[in-house]
Amino acid sequence: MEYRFRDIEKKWQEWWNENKVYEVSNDSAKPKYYVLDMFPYPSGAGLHVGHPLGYIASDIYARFKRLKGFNVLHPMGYDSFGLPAEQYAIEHGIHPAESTGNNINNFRKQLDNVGFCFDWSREVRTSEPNFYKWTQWIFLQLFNSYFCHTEKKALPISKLIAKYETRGAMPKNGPPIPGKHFSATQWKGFSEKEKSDILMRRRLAYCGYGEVNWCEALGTVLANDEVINGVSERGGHPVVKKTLRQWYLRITEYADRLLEGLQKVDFSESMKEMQSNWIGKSSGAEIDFEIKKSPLKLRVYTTRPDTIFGVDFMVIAPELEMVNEIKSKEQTIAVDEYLAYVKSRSERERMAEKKITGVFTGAYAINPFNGREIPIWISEYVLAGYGTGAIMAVPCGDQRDFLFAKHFNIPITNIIGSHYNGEEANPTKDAILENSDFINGMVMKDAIDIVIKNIEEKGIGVRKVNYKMRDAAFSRQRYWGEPFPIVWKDGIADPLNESELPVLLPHMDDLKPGPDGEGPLSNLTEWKNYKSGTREVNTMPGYAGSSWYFLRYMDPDNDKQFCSRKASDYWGQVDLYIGGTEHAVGHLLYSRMWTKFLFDLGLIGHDEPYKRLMNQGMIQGSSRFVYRVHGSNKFVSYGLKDQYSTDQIHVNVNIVDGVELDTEEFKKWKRGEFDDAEFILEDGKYICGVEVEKMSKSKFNTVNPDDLVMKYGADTFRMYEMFLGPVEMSKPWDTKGIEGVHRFLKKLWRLFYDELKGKVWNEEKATDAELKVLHKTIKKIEEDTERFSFNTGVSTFMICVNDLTDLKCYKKEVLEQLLVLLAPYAPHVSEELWSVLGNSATILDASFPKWNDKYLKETSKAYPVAINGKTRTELTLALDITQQQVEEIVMKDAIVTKWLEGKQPKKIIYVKNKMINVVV
RNA sequence: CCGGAUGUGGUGAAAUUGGUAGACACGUCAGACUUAGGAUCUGAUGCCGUAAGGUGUGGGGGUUCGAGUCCCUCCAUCCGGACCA
Repeated sequence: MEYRFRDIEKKWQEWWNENKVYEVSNDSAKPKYYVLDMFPYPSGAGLHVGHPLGYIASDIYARFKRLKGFNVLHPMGYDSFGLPAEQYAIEHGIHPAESTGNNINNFRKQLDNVGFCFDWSREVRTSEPNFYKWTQWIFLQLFNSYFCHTEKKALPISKLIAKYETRGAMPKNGPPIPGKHFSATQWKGFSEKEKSDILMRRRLAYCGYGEVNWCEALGTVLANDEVINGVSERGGHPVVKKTLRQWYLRITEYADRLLEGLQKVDFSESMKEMQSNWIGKSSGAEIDFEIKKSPLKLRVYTTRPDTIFGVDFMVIAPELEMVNEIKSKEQTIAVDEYLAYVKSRSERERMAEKKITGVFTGAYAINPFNGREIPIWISEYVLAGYGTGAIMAVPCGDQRDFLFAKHFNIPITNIIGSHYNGEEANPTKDAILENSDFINGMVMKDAIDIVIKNIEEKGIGVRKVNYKMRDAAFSRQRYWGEPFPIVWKDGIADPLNESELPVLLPHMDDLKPGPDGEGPLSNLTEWKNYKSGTREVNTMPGYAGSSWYFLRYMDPDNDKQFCSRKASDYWGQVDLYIGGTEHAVGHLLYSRMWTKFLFDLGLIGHDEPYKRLMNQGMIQGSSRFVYRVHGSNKFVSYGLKDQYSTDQIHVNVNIVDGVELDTEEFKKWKRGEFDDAEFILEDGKYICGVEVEKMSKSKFNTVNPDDLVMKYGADTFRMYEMFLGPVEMSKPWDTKGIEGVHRFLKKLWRLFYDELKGKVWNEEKATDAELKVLHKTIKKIEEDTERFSFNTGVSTFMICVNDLTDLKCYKKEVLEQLLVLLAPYAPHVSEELWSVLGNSATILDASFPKWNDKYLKETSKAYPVAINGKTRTELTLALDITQQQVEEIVMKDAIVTKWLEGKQPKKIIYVKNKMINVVV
């Protein structure tokens, strides 16, 4: 009987399905464990071999934990709202709901092929009304909440209103600023619109005007993390700044807690680094400078107040309005010309070519400590959106300031003595200050605090923390997303009641944009007019649903709540989250914020969503090329291509064996085009060129898992993906080698059945040698699986099966336990053989065997001795030997005595690998 | 430029606290059984050398009886952020 993997896999997948073996209960005496994959966006391209890598890893771990006695939640779903489906609809005329549905069916079929243990009864789709009802509901909670700075948490907006009604909003000290501060009486006198505008300034989901990343080609705004080098992440279209009315999430209020939270989660260093860079916390001071002959003050932000005496000029961002008020008569023309120039430059140009540009305004700021007059310049290298949009330039300490000073011949003051060489700036904090008045002789880092205290006392500045992170743009001018549960009346955003949810996404056939950059929904007049107002016509961005989906899996059918407190208390944090690094600053930050917010409202009991995060590496494609001679249908082999003038053409990797092209298949490929191709061979072969690239259909380097599953079976495919190397590592795909894993499974099969003899497994008692092999394997597999070293895990199985084959061990006692170990890695074949051995219940509920030390101990063995690490001999020592016994045996040994030539050894080191080192 | 990660055979890679480097697999070579084999099995396989032996984890230096592993320094590759004051 041979290993008929196709029949076996089909049989067990059906059986598991019928018997609902993967359904998990929220009620169990077992401890819980939550294993989560980043749910996929169901694209039309289907899965390639890179996608299931993380899923297989999590599947193995989930099954392993189940065998270990945990109640394991391992769900899957689809992030089914988003831009590409809509783009596809516009280009091909297929409604997003339809194409998304098709894609999901296709994904599901492909996933099922691999034999995952997902509990599909808990599947979520972000585009389903019973899901997005709760996305809208959470949005309303965000809208109806504000961030309290004293309690450092979100509170209901009603508390803020109550505060305004009793105490107003007055400054802690100093006079109230009109437009910002008001008394309770004033509050009561405000119109509804005024009140609404004031509250909007504190809501966690708010509507405001702001510079947004506008992508003309996509017809929508993008969040900062969706823009890469001035072009859109999806599609690579140019992105420009544009002022629009937008919804935002006030994620900046959570900046500190998002940063602190990183300390208590198990993420990789680089992941934490990426997130904290994105948040970009810096601390320093804001300092006011008087402006000569002007009532205005110039406020700058600096992280280095200690360099205050090294300030040689000021630079303000061209966008700041004060530019026009401070420019001198003489400089007016120059300034206006410069402003026009800046306006003409796109964001992209500014990013791409970093020219040193700027102009003197003619105005001077006064150094508050020594009265020095400092020229004020404007330059595009200072960003209006960060800090105060103005800086104090210290050319001896900051390279950009230095280059600017050199370019415009501004004299440079040196405050750091020999640390500054005149060639480049030195940003050290360890120099001793010179030319610095009252802080002369101090170490720079100590001076920072002293200067801040000083300016605070003088009332000319404050200590200040800044973040690079901006509030997240939360609206899109698109169709295929969650509608907002908001109705506008007289300029006031009115939230809908819970009973009015979900706001269903109305069906539309024509998805052309509405007027004035609004989304397609704007064209639906009937839908838009609602309750004597108009609905918000933007939709939520792709990350809305994914910010909380992991909670919905816990309680997917609840129609009263997004997730009951009982369910979220039971499952708690995601114990293990697996996904790619590409979500480092988007999804991962947003979902962390939503979790903290829901925690603040007491709706869940934990404030970090993920306990441990694993990043799977990207599987790249290994592309193959053929070289066509110009103007002909001749193809020249790689080694000879330099003798001709050729075009490099991607060729389907599936018709190339290693680097050798199957020329007959090539002729058939792309019917018509290469039918009469001729080949110039080397050594009778056509050799292809090789390059590692991103896996993509257009490069013909994708490998479809379905083909491999068809050819070798799901178990082989699963194990091979793991065998490739560590899960976290990126690597190019190479199908060569899958045979080795397949051979292993066939070898395993032969421990049960022989092709000629039939059944070979028996119920004889296992010998110590056989048990030793088994227990070594149990121990190793447990360790490998626990520390996510699935590649060595696969190797461990191979070694075990090789050993058992050598021992001719066909004993049930041994094989049965081996199958349980193997079940997470190769579930189908394990299940089959498990039943062959006469077990009725599924192997899924077996329990992971325990290894016994007794079988791992060596009885006696020869151990090497090294003298001064040079020469070696072997001694036979018993196990559990004491240091003294070792020394005695070593000293009695003839060879050792001969080496020592009568000298006494300084020390005898007996180490754990049983090696003995004698030092003379 | 800054930050993070990674450098080990022809290839993918092991080596958990410093302890016989290269497990396991691919590939290659030789052999067995075969009408045949791109099936199966057995053996060999880091490099130099017929051999004894030497040498070897990106380069250089250090700590140690002992370093792939720890420290310093340089180089290369990959990823991320880059005018953030």
